[in-house]
Order: sequence, then C-alpha cells, then structure tokens
Amino acid sequence: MRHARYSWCVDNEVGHEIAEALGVLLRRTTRAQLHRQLTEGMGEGVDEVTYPVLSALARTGPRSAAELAPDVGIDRSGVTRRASRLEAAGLVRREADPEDRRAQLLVLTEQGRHTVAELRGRLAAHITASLADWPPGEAEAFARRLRRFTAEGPFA
Amino acid sequence: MRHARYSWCVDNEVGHEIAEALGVLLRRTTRAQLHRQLTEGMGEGVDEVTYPVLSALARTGPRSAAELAPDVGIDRSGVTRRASRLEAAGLVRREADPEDRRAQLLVLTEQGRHTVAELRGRLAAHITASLADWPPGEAEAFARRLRRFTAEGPFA
DNA sequence: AGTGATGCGTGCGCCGCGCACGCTTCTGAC
DNA sequence: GTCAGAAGCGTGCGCGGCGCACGCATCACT
Repeated sequence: MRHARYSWCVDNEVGHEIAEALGVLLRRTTRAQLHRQLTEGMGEGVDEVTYPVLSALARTGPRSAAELAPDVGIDRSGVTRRASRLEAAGLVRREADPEDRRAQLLVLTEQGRHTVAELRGRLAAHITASLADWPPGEAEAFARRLRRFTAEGPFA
Repeated sequence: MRHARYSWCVDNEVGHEIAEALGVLLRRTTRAQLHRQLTEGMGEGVDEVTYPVLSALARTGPRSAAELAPDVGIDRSGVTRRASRLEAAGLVRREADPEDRRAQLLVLTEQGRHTVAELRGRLAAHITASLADWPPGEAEAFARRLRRFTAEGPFA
C-alpha cells in the first residue's frame, strides 16, 4: 500500500474507509428500534416514516407536498399520504393558498413545531452525550467537515 | 444563543449540526437513482436491496443468513430471500455446513467477490474524486473521525 | 430411543411506494 | 367572454419488501 505503483489504491483508501463507515452508519440509523426509542412518549402521529416530512417542513417553512417531495426523496403522492397522517395527528394543517385555490400548503401547527423541536433536541442530546469525551474542538471540527461533506461532497 | 442561560443549547449545537447533516446525508444516500448509477453495467442480481447482504458477506466471510441478519438490520427471512436472489444471479452459493447439516452457509462465488470489489471501488472512487480539492490531510482526518464516530458514537 | 431445541425456507398479511386517473382551478389565446 | 390546455391535488391500484409464524429437518441431551 505504500509503494508508489499502488498510488491509486492509496488515493482511494480514504474513499474506501469513508464508504465503509457510511455503510455501517446507514444501516445503524435506519434501524426502527432507534426511531422507536427517540419518538418515545410522542403522539401517535410521528414515526420514522412521517418524520422526514415534518422535519423538511420545519426546515423550509410552509410548502406544498409537490415542492416537499424532492427534498424528502419520495414521490409527491407519498408526501401527501404522510402529510395526511400528520394532519390527523394535529401536527400539520392544510391551508389553501390564497393566491392559487388549487394549491394546498402544508403548515406546521403549534404542536407540530413543538414536536419537531423536542425530537431534534433529543437527537442532538443523544449525539452530544456520546461525543462528550472527544478532545475539545474535535467535535466541532468533525461537524464542520461533515457539513461540508454533505453540502459539496459526493452526494450533492 | 450566546447567553449563559441557554448554555444547554450551545452545548447541543454540535449535536444539532451533526444531526442535520446526517439527516440530509441519509436522504441523499438512500436515493434509488444513485444506486442505479453505481450498479450500472453489473449483472441483474445486485441492486440496492441485495447489496447490503453481499457487502456484509464480503466483510465477515461465509456466514448463515441468521448470523447476517443483525448486521444487515432486517429479519432473518429477508436475508434468506435476498440471498436467494443473489444465488440465482450466481453471486452467492449455498453450502451445507459439514459440522451441522441444518445450517446453510452463504458463500461468495468468484463472480460475487469480483462484483463487490468492483462496486466498492466505484463508490470509493466516487467519494475520493469529490474530495480531491480538500486540503491535504483533511480527508484522512475526516475519515478517521467518521470511523470513530460510527464505532463508538451515538449509533453503536 | 425420545423429547425439546435449533436452523432453515416459505406462506401470509400488512404497509409504503410509484404510476396514472379524475377533479378542480388557473392561464393564455381567440 | 369563452374555451382548450396546463397545473395542482388527492386517491385507486398493482407491486414489492418486510416481519411473523408455521412446517420440516437436524442436533443435543437425557
């Protein structure tokens, strides 16, 4: 691995390492058990399926289901169905667009805002807690790198 | 955010940043389009559903479906079904355990090893290419941090 | 030898997804 | 003003994956 003739392998070693770690991380974070644990005590409306819609809505403000779809990564109809569940749980309210009576804007209710804030707080606390014993400044540097990686990395 | 009374929020800010980035990363990496692009030209047997089984098998060596299940993160029966598809594609071979005639070990065929190596190489190259303009040493440091994050982080 | 335990594959019901259809509403041209 | 085409939304439908549970084969232990 240290010979110059294998330089392509050395160059790609970082890629292999990141890919490996990301693969494990993906499988871990998609475990239903983790989501159950994090959504403990919340209302019945939010789960690992509906949360991406709720989160995207909180991030971008009131939008239609069609506009939310590419951000969530599924079809427009799926966003509609998930939003209906959130609406039934009282976390999301459908509001007719005054400028276009066809459009139905999805708006977070007060309870919806509270729920997403609570959930984000739990997740952040969970992450922060297990990073407590990192050397000072390491976590911040890692967070910056990770942000840049997601923003302009291979999955942009 | 800078007032002392909100110190818990400041403490959690790193957690929030990491959670946000991970959320985006998750949605990006689970997009089917990316998998289609990466598996371009491969046989029909490997896709975004069957690949985790193939990869886990390559990582840990010959194992039974039940042993692979917790690593993949789904039920034992799902691993069996995915393995059957990989077997039909000639990437995996079922081999009776000589010590236990109940057990069916899943073994990668030569073509299976070649496929997973090729796929890993593509992914690693894809990652490495977009990290080319990072400052020297930054990518390596990030990879180390990421590995530690997955190993002993909040999702261990 | 016999009984409980273990491992594997599969049938079944459930659920989420993408596609396509119908309905309503907007837009632009005549 | 009117009408045809486009745009937006919700929903029915078929497909596919998943978890559970059952049956069969085999092992372990008495």
